[in-house]
Amino acid sequence: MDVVSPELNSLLPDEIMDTEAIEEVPHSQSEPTHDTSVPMETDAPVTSESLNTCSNATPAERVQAATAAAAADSAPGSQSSITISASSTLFAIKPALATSTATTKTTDSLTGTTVSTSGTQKLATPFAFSAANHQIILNKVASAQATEAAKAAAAPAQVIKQEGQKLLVTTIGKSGQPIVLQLPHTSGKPGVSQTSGDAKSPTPQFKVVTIGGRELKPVVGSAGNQVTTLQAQQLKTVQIPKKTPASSTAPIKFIITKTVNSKGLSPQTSVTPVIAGRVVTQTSPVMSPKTITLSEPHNTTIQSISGKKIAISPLKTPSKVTVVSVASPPSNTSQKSVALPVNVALGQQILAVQQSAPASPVKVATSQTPAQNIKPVQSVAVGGVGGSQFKTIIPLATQPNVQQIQVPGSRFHYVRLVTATTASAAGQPSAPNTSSVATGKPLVVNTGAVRMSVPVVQAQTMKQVAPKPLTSAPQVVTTTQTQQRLIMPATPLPQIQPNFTNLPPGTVLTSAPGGSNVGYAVVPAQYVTQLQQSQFVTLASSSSFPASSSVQTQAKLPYNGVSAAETTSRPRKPCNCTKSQCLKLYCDCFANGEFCNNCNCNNCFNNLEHETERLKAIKTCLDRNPEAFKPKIGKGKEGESDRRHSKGCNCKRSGCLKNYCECYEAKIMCSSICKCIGCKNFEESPERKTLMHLADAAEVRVQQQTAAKTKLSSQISDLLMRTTPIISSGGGRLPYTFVTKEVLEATCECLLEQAKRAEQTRQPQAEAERAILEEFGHCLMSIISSAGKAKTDCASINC
DNA sequence: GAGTTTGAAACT
DNA sequence: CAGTTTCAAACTC
Repeated sequence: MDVVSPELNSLLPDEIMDTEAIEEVPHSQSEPTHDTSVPMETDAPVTSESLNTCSNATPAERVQAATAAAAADSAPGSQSSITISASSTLFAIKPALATSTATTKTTDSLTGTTVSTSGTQKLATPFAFSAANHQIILNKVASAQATEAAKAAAAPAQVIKQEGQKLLVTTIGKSGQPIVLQLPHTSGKPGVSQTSGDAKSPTPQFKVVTIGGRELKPVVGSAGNQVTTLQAQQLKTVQIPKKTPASSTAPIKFIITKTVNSKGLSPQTSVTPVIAGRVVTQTSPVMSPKTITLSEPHNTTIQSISGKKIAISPLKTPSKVTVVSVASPPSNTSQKSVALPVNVALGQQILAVQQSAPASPVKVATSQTPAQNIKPVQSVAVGGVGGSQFKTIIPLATQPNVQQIQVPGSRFHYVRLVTATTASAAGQPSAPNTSSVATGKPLVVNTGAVRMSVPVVQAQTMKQVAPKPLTSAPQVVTTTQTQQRLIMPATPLPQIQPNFTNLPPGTVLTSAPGGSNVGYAVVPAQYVTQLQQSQFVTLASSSSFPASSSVQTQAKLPYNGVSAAETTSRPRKPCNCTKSQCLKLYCDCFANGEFCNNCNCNNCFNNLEHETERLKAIKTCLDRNPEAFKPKIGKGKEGESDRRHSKGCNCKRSGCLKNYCECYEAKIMCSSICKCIGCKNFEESPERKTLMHLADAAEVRVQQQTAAKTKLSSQISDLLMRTTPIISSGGGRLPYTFVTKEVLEATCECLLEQAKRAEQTRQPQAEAERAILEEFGHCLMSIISSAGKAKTDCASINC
């Protein structure tokens, strides 16, 4: 799903990649039938991906998935053992030139690239790479012949030994360098770039390395000795176009090409294939669940809607994962690609990559076996670095009335609302919510939506994805076009033609009320979330959708018993702008590419009603600073902290130890690019340590207090629940109503009397306390006895 | 809650 | 690019 052009990809800070999910979706109006098939950029439902996938898979696949799940259960550790076997048709590699049609036939000799996860399994067979037939055979177990054939076809048989190997994935950058997926030997093979992460993590790791526009920077993936597949709760499809190794001396490589989208919003894309690439990096210094999702661009064909993303989540593994997805080289290159669907689950998450390169001369498209039946998968790239923020991820891939639009060259994703009549839920009975992201957090599956919470990197662009009602939900079936247009009161872009390449993060294009596909209103993705939430509420309540005014207020509406605020992924603070009209970067909402919502601002123009002004402001900001809407916290240089301020701070008086400092606020230390004076925000700073300790202690206290309050509240509520009705029901509980004021007073008097008595007799304090407690016990017994007697009497008279 | 401080953004 | 002003958040009382 996430697609970013390599150019843009190279410009974006790595941190951005961690949190953004961008999807490239054809914008062509000539494809109305694709409305339902265009996957949303949003995250897939959390429910284990394997479940969703298996629901549509053949029994054999189900069994396999179940087996894998069982294996995963047996090895719940963070060690990610990956076993690649070709015993099933789940992964089918097919010779290229295959279109994105899902009905691609799977060649027997090629099939079987199945990745199954098992914590205890090991690769039994080597990985075979055949350039001749464009096949990649991973650990062929069942079809040994295919492996042999592949070896025979490819002069130097690409055999990857499993144990102790690291999986490296390199990508093609602007320079056209190939993307290479390597499984180097532990000893290190030529061409394999080893990073510091290797030294830190002695165990073999899954790595994805970027080559090209950016410096080669391999990143450590899951810290498992073995590659495990299906270990997790998710299952995804990976389509990896294969390319012959650029160098014979190079180690075993997988060359991954990206899908070339021949259609796009901008005219130039129709001429020049859109090279979409995206880098998703994530570091997980803490043992928190993290998810990285990498989406791929997709064609306009049906197959393009299939899950095209990579979700890597080294849950609870102190590992570093970087997923790099790079566009395919220009069409004039002779690169051969192989589409390889691979289901890989790391930890509790699944890696799903689906790629295709139609423009490549020699291409192998992923064969979507009917049994596989991978449904559209939506992904959200999230990164987490100890952040406590959570993100609600709702699958929108099958959202019947929302299309995602990929604007070439833009790192933002857009959503085009389409009429529900063209894509009703009924028309997609088999459109499950395929999860692309797994999380250690429990899933909350409501009747109509799937929610998932994922820790997200702090201060990064976070996309808010509206909960997508399950297609099976009855209330979703009926959505009228009229409602849609009411939802989106945006006016067609007037004087300003939005620069799609410079829209703020999360900006979404929504269809104008004109009904046709002409004209879009630029709406933050979060706004779409609000809209969808509103829609959901409306549908659930079986009431007609309110007027456009609801757009501003519907976020407050609860649905499914959960307030919209709770469902909002990003706990953004409301702004208080008074003079900027929320159209300058002073405004955090505007700076984050979001509409003001529930803010305290005055004369706010950061809303749909002032879309024109907003666009002007966006353009102005971008003219001033093309990176104005990019996250400020990016990835540091090699060897430095993974996160650092892109510009550095300029603090003079705060010592960089107050939230005035953007570095400190982002919980990162100042770096060499900071121009601060008297900085105390560095590693060894005692002041910083003290503050951190205090902050930690305060946080613990807050958590404890919150827990205590929650417990108390729960107890009170439980007590209230046990009251009067119990009497009539003849339950075993005693009515608290017997603890009246008089009873309390009497009890207190008894206790006081006991205290006085102890004092008069000059008893030791301990003895006095004991006596008082005993008296209290007597009082309680009396109360209970009286209450029980009263209840019996009440029951006897049937009161 | 009002006033002050602070530093980024905006402006010159 | 540097200096100044504006602005809103952070902070203090």
